[in-house]
Amino acid sequence: MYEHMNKIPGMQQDSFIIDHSSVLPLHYQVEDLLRKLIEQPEYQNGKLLPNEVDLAKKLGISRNTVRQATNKLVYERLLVRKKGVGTKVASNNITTKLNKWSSFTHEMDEKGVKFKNYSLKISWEVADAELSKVFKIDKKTKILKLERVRGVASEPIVYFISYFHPRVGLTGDEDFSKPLYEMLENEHHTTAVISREGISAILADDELSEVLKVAVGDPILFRKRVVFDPGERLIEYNLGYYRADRFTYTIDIERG
Amino acid sequence: MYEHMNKIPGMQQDSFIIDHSSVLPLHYQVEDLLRKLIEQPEYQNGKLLPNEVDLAKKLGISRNTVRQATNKLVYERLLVRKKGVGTKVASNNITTKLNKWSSFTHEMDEKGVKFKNYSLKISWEVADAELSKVFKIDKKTKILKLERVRGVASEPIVYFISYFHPRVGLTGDEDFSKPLYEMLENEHHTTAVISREGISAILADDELSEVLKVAVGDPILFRKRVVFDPGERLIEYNLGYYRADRFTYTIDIERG
DNA sequence: TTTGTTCATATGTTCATACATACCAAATAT
DNA sequence: ATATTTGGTATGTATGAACATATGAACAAA
Repeated sequence: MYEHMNKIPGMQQDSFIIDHSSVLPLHYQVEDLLRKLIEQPEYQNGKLLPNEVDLAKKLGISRNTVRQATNKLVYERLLVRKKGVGTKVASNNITTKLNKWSSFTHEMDEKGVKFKNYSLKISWEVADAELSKVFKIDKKTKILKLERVRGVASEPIVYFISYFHPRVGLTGDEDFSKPLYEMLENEHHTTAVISREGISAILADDELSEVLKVAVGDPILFRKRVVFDPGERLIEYNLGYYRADRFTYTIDIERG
Repeated sequence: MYEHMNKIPGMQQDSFIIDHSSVLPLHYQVEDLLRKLIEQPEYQNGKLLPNEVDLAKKLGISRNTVRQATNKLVYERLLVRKKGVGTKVASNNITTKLNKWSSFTHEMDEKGVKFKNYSLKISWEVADAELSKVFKIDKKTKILKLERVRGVASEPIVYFISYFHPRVGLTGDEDFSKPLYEMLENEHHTTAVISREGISAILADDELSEVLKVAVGDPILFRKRVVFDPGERLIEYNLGYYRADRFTYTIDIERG
């Protein structure tokens, strides 16, 4: 019998890709695979993904599992499905084009691209009223405080203050120049899952003007952030002061 | 044979709830039902939802369909699942408690709670370079411009400028004092789905200080927003100027 | 008292299957 | 030439069944 078996463009081998014996759920493996796949320029340019039935056959799994994976990406707005047509990468060119009005975006912040640490200070601070309330711990407890100034080559852009919950078990001797959340994941079994943020605008005071090299009274984007683990336990409390002339915060929101 | 058939607390009748003949997908009906169900104080207080198998049996549908519905709510962080235990309402108390550091939140903005319109101005503006680029239309095209000042009883808080894509078909005679997106939905078949935002901090200039009743040089939270329909077509281009002393922007973010 | 073990229960994953519905384009009728 | 029908293809919805795995509680052993 002649099986057609189209090659899926941009995909490595015929199979070997999905590991049925892995502990990782199949849908998760597919999701991963798709993420890599759709990075390819052809898909970025609007080419339809291989259809679900073919893909399932190709990977040796059921269509439901393929759907489970694509569903996630659709929910994340990475993919767009169209009934009777197919699935393709969402046109996110809008984002990049519209973001021209700012030179710095949230993504860069998250991935730490191009950013370097200007200064790093680690200290232990005794919890005051605010910290004890945020972390729900006694007022006298010592909390690890991490201060960072980060920016691009020529200038500082953001001033971070991080407080870490004692539960995480940081000693202060860790290498904080490495990506923070990776470090927490690998060395402290702490996974950062959600972060809740509040953003406001303030004016630079003496300290901020000194740290960020701006004039007193310059506008500063102020962000408070609380990071949780999957069990919704607080991991980190983070204050961020961004130079408003160099930084814009970009967000996608869904409307019910 | 004795069937146990537990009553599901807080639920109306035994059935009649799920309408198999409805055009609405079952999973959607279940989702709706769950949304209403978990509003009940008992579930808000941490009571476990009825388990999936029971619920499926109770509603006369398959477990998969129940899961499809709950999945959505889990993704929205309304529900938390725990293997071997059950599903319950996510403890969102964290949000509300932590938000005390600001008096105004994003939610209030979205729902328009307590806000009233101070002034309203409708005009037609000829697209300049920026607008023609954003809307991808000719430079000479006329675009409906809506200016609003909104706030609470005693003071203005935010100054909005909205531009609407000609495709939407607004005439300028609409009642813009009604909730905007409802109006678009009902009267212009235009559903607002996602909005992409950029947030920055600026200083109040003469115009803003006049409109928002603040001093020149006061910090202003500046937001650009583009609103799309489900087909990712641009509906609205919106500029928002928020008094930073009265407004904080609150966001939940997921970390991959 | 503490530490294993077992067991019931609930969610987590996956499959095979079926039918519904939207879209597009080619064939056909007007 | 221009509607209209129709078939092919794709996603959308829904079922039922099975097995995997995490949790917590009851129970038993150290």
